[in-house]
Amino acid sequence: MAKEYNFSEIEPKWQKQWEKEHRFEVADKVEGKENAYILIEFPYPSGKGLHTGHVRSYSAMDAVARKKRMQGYNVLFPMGCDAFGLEAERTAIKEHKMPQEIVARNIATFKEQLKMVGLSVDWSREVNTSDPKYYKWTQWLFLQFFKHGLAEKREAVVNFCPNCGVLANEEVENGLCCQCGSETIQKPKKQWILKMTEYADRLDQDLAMTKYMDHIKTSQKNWIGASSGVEVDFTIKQGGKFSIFTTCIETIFGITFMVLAPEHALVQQLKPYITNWKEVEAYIKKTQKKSEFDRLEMNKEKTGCILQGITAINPVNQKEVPVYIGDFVLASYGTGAVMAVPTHDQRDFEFAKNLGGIQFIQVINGKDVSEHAFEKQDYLGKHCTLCNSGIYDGMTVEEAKEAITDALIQQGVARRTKNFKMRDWVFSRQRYWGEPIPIIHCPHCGMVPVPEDELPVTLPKVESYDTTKDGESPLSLITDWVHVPCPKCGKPAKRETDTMPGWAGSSWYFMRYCDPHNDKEFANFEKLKDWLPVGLYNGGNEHTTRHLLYARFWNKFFYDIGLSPVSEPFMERISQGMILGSNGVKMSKSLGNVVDPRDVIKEYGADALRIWESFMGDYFDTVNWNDDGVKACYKFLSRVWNLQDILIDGDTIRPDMEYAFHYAIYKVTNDIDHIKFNTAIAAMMSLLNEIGKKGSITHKEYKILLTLLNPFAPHMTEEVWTLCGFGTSMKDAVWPTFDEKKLVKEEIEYAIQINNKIITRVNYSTKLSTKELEEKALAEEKVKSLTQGKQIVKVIVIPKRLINIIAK
RNA sequence: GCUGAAGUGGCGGAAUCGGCAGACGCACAGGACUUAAAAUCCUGCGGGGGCAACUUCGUGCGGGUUCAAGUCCCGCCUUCAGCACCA
Repeated sequence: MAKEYNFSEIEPKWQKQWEKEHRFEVADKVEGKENAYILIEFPYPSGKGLHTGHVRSYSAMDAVARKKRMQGYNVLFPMGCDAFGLEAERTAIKEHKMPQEIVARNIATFKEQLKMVGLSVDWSREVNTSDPKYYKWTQWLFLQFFKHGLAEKREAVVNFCPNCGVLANEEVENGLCCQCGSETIQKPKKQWILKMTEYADRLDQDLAMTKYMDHIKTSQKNWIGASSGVEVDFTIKQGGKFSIFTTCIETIFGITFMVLAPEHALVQQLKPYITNWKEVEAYIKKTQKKSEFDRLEMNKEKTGCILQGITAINPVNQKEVPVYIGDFVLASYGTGAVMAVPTHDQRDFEFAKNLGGIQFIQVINGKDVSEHAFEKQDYLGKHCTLCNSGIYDGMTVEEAKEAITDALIQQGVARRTKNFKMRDWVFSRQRYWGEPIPIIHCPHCGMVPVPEDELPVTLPKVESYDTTKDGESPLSLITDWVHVPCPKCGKPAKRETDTMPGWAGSSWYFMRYCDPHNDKEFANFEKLKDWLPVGLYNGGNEHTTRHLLYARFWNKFFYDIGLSPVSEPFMERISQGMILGSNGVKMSKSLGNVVDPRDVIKEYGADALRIWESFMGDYFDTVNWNDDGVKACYKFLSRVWNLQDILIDGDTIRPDMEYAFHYAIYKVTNDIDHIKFNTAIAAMMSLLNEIGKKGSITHKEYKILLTLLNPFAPHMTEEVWTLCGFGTSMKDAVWPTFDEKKLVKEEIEYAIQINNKIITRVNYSTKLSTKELEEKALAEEKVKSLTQGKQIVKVIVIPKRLINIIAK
């Protein structure tokens, strides 16, 4: 009898062994091997530590990495920590500690947990975004944006609390500050902006080069939100001009009013001409209290305020129309103004009905517009024609679109443009725990970048780093840090005190992994060429829009200035489903439903946990945690372990086991490639059942099973491997291949149906043709008796599955 | 509201192209072993009806296409995620 399967002894032993022999440390180039870069989003080291949800994706990608290595690839599978951000700062404030301490503590916990799982991570490449050696390069990269004119300071809107200053969206609940309960307002403030919109078109187009999962591509496309249309200039009769963007220029004769964002600069300029200023001012004040989310909510009541005394002139027919302000128009989005056609846009329709006194002019035939607008999704492509549109009457919508655009361009008041929903990236935070933005403000020289040899600009150690009342960064209070000589002219100047958002460090970490210890460059170009693009990038669904877009944007810019060898950094992108608590809600400390992997590992072992998390459901689906299955997976592993007792000599697969083994190899290989870990495990369980029936296993067969299982249960398989004398470790184990010929069965069971009802099941040779199958089926006794006296109308033969006979 | 995803036995889930719904596992029930229990092994296991052979219903709901629908089309319902200062 083999000794008992004792995971608590085996697992730490192999983890130490791997570390000792640097098993998973990878060279940039290995003769005769192809490189493969498998990336999993690094964790944000919150105080909660890792939960079983992290283990799901880490062990899954670990399985992919381990299999690839056995298939002969040189695999980079790195890990690190995304350590800057609000949560660490808030925890630190609460506990009266420095964020540095909190982060160090959390990272220690994370690493302990990760190591217990037995991941094949190359720890020599670990990165930490809050390490000055790392953020030196985040700052350097920011300066590249600055030097190329892609970073600038510009007015943006922030959440502002009179007591606590600038707040994150997360810190505002129902318009109230979550710390002191005061009412917050939306306040304009100068912020650093990265001009991501300049890359919008390419970020959209180049998705075609990637192999992201369809829904991820769609999310990216929708987030970027490209739409082609026309930008048209409107003149205000009382003086001034503004532009609007529209995708429905064909409705321009239907304009009966215009709407400006309440913050639109023009509103203040027109003040002398506005006769109801008090009302207008009150509306602007009210808007300031609303968050962007509330303002854009579609089913809310549409509100607005007319600018009395102001009219805009429609360039197409010189008609004067009233001008309103409305909170659903955002100054920061598009041109900050819209044309309104209540007959052909439902939002305009509701606005007009709600405010009253607005004219409705239908300009496209085809549907009554007294109850509901006749919108583009209903009239486009349906040969609808124009009316009430002067010389364009009778043209189809599609013809009119072009004709009106051309005419307006001719007049010099319009341009064909592409508009994007995507906005520029507000890149500064008035917080302590982030990378200081490496800029010095000099009264003589303006904004001067910190010279490269002075990077990193490190965070000063301070007493207090809480938000400030005036809304400035806590760093602004540290006068001896703020005051520096200007690097250009040497006269007194001041440091920028804003820091970068948490997203900054994670926008390029995948590049740093390629060359993590370089103190001369952010990463060596040749090394980036060795590894990029990332072959497979896995992360949470919550990052499919923003983080993914930010990282693609950074890389694309770096590509343009010769820092990155690829224009798209990630070839394939997948997102795992979440693991919820056993009660079906997100794991959170406050709900007490967080499952610490350490507890499960202590009871059943890391291998059993890894198997269970792979087996518990489709990798992309959300599942509720339950530990019933861990025990079953432990049992499965024990059964594989106990095969040692029925091990027999033989370096071949026995003929009657060939189908079972080749099918398992095919299934597991294919399923791992297609991220179907649950069915891969099921296939191995089935194979084990077959072996159980057989009652013995040869050396060769056992080696195959252990190799297939190794990506999921690396500790146990390696232990058995050495116990059986197959080698001193699985370091040189090679992934098995299957033989297509062995997957073909001699005979296959066919279901025979008459009029869709199964009559009988018969085994037929797989060599038979469709015609022969049809003949055989019709010759079956049961078929003959049941079709007697009936006419056979049709016979449908589905190879390897069924034969359906239609008889009347 | 907008965008993306999901809904299949008591439970987790499986089902390349539309082709025998429920693989694999959990739980449960019965049996073997045992003084007994645990462990292990074997058998059964969607609902209704029937002693049985068998029959009928069944993949969130309502329609449709098809010889054939969990899968395709149209219309709903429910749940989850994201919505730009949480990362």
